[in-house]
Amino acid sequence: MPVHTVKCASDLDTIAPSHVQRISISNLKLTSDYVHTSVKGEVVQKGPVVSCRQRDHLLKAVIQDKETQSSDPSQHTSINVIFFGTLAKDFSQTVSQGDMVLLSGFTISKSPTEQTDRLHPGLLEMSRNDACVYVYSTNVFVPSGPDVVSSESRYTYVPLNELKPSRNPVNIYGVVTFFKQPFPTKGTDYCSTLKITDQSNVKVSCTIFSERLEDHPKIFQIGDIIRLHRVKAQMFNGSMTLLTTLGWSTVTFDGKIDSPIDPRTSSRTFNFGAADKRIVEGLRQWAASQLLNKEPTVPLSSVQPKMFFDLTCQLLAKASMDTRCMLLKVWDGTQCAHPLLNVAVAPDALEGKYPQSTDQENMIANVLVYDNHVEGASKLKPGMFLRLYNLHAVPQRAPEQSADSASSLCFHLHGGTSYGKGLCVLPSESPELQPLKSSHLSRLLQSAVADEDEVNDATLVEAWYTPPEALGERVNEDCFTVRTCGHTLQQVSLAHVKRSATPMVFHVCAKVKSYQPQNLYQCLKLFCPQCTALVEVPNDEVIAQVFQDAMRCSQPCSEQWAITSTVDAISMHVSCDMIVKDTHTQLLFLQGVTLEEVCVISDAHSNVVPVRSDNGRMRLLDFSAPFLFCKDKRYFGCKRCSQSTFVEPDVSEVEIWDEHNVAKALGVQLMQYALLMKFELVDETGTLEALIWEDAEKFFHVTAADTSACQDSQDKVQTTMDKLHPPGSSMAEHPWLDLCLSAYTVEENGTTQVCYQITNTEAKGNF
DNA sequence: GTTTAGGCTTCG
Repeated sequence: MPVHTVKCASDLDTIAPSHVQRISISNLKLTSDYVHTSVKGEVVQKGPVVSCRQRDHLLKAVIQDKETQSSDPSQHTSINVIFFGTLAKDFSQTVSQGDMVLLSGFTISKSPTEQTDRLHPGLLEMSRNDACVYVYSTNVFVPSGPDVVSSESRYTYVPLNELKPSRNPVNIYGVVTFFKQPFPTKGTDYCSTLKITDQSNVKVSCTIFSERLEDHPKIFQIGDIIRLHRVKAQMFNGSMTLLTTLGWSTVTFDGKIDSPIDPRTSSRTFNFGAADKRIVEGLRQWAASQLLNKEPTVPLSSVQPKMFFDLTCQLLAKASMDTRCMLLKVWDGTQCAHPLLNVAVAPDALEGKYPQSTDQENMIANVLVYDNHVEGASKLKPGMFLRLYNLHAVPQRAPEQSADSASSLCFHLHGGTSYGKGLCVLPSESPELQPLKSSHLSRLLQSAVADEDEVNDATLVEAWYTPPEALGERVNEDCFTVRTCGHTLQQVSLAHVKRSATPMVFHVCAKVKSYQPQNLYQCLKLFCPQCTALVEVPNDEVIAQVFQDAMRCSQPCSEQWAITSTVDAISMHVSCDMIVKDTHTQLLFLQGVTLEEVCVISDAHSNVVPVRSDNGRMRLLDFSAPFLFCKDKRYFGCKRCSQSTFVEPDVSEVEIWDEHNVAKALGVQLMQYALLMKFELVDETGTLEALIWEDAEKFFHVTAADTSACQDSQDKVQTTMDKLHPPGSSMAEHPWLDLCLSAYTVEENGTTQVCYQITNTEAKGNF
């Protein structure tokens, strides 16, 4: 075997025979003879094995010396390598992109691609009999085909080379090599046409029909990864084709190796587990080695006359020219090297604004969108981020320009769908927009510094980062909640929320997967606004015991401020001052009562304060019991913040007694009732635990105090929860919720924790 | 009920 695997990275430094000398890639010279020489580097590109007439098989790779740091661009640390014959096949099977290799037994020749790839001027050829590869694999996972059957997944994925024409639906994964945006058919549906491939290198066409545009795969560029469930394979014109069947579904992913695995789908219920993650990672690695996803869009600065290209841009303004043509004014933050045509439109015909200053010269492209693309373009709103596929850069003159003047570039999106012509909206958090956003921002800042015209440019920067509300919103009539905040935020995924910094407010659309506490009475808490203590509401057993303990001392209490009357073992005290003001029936102090008795008495009286005797002096009960009973409500005092000794109640200036002035008169810190619940939220990108706390009353349309006593309020909370999380139902039946989510950090015991709270959100429904 | 499309520029 000419390819040897080593177990440890340092083995590469010692494994070669002692007569072999190592040289760094940058020191390789075209003129030298490297008989007993080795080079070490990381495999940064790996091509497929290809057949060629003269040499049987060959494989091209690029290795890079990452140990030699050099800021000198003339120091080439990456070099092309070609492996021949069985070495090519062995290398293909054993080595992955990212692995470290040590090569010996090579010859060097002039690289034919030096001008285009700017790599080392030399090319290493691994064809001699003594050619030898040592490899240390750095990959943590084993790249595998999509034929992964896992116990955690209900789905089996068929490699594309194993597809057989059949009526039975299959599931597949693939890398997109060609796609068209969905277009209307002569039938009832829209159609997406794509071509995909996988590690088997077989290319398969896919035809996707759906009358709902949002159900079509969200493919933005070649190299994206697609999963299809329940599609059937059939032969057409001698090639394998996949066709959607009843119950089909799709999920797509960005194909870049390091981008987050963020499933794109309109499906409300879909499976995505660790096995899927591995398949996507495997396909990303493989696609990178095949250079499948190296097809970036062209910035305005690189556009040449007459070329066809894809443009990633932001829509500034649009205008309808006629029924078959729409004008889009767009930019991408770069400046075109050629003059750009400005199509003049009456200001009132234009939707959206765009900067007119000379700073933006040749930064705003005019795109004429024709025929079948007008439908899609008419749904666009200024501020949206777009990708326009297969634009044609047409040199032309404005009507007022004379025939001998230089022509300007206008971009045409011609009618039809050939070559993938079309347009789509990119989500504003799309990783594909990052380079464009940063280039745009830096450009605007530069011009701001140069002209001191900051106001305008700052506004533009803000506009750039604030896409319109309409963008990417899930239109959902069935949503069970409504946001009441005034934020104009774009809806984001839970994965996006988890990736973002705090503090921050987000709008999300998610379902409740589970919630705590399951027993709703447990979500009622007591909260002290003074010391922020949060405690459980004591149960009746605990409270009854406090009353029992208080009755142990039956000695009557005598206080100068009170008049006492006693029936059996129960003493009733009222304030003398209140008798004078004739308000004494509003506040009774009861001694020697059980919990049951105080409940019966307080039913007929507004404020009843249970007291006990402590060697003839009146005392409040332990704060584990309510200090006040009022009709059906019970009020608690904070153990920490209330005065421990009982003083004469200050009854002056109170006409109508409620829990607040009773607490104040007694030196008690009133505890507030509060609702606290934890929702496990879920969307297509993952789960997130969020509290419902500060805005819980608003959310459930109840007051927490009512919930402590009133059955109607308790039922309201229960009914709401049963709608958000129908008992015994599948996730598919759980409603989507529009939520405003606050992310913040909490420091506890020296550790910082990120917390999420549902705020500014109300459950819908007729209460 | 299961059609439609089945890549392949370039009029404006």
